[in-house]
Formats: sequence, structure tokens, C-alpha cells
Amino acid sequence: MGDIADLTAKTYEIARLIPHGRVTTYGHIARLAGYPNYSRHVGNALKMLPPDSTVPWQRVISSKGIISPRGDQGLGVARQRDRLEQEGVVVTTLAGAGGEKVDIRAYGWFPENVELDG
DNA sequence: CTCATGACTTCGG
DNA sequence: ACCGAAGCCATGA
Repeated sequence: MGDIADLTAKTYEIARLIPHGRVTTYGHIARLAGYPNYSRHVGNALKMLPPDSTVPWQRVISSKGIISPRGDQGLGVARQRDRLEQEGVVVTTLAGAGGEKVDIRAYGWFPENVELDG
């Protein structure tokens, strides 16, 4: 523990706990994993997953409630939006470059703590 | 060592 | 509510 590999493993473990049709944030996963201030690395861990991974990476969004842009012409964002809508999450396109937004008050999942492993 | 970069977050204006 | 700046930390050039 105490390294990025550990944070990566916990990120996947926690992501699997997010209920179907709900979402949480990079920062919250970082805190639950015991690595506050490592939200960017949570995003990095999800980035490494293959597109067809069983880890529900689509349920992780930014604290602003939008699907984080990827510098890939919006392809990743589109895939994430599709996967979310597929499980009943309403995603709205904000005006201009506002991004794809999820109502975090309606779909947010923010437990104080979680049981890892076990 | 310094700089830039990122699926980030928070704070001010 | 919308931005931009600042804070954040590993990684690679």
C-alpha cells in the first residue's frame, strides 16, 4: 500500500461498489481509498481500463457533475454518456462547451466509507 | 532539476 | 452560475 498501484487497485474495487444507475466523483473515490488529493490519479487509473472492462468506469464523473473531457474529440465522453443512459441515468448537454451533465443530487452516491476486500 | 501535462478540486471574483 | 487561478501529485521530456 501507499503507492499508485494500491490506489489503482482500490479505485477499481470501489468503482465496482457504485450502484447501477448511480454516480460518484474521482475525489470521493480517492478519499474512500485513503488517498485524499489523488483525484487526478483515480482518473488516470480509469483511463488505463480497456473499453470493454467490467469495471463500471462510466459511473465516475467530476465534482462539477459533468463527464470529464478527454482530449480525444469527445469520443470517450460519448461512450460514457451512452453507457450511463443505458442504465437509466439522465445526461443533459449544457449550452456551448458546458459539457455533458449529470444531476449529482439525483444520482450521486457518496458513502462515508466502504468495506474493501473482505 | 525545471517544465509541462492530466478522465481533478477548491476558492475567488 | 460561470471562469480563471491556484493547489494538487505522479510522470515523462
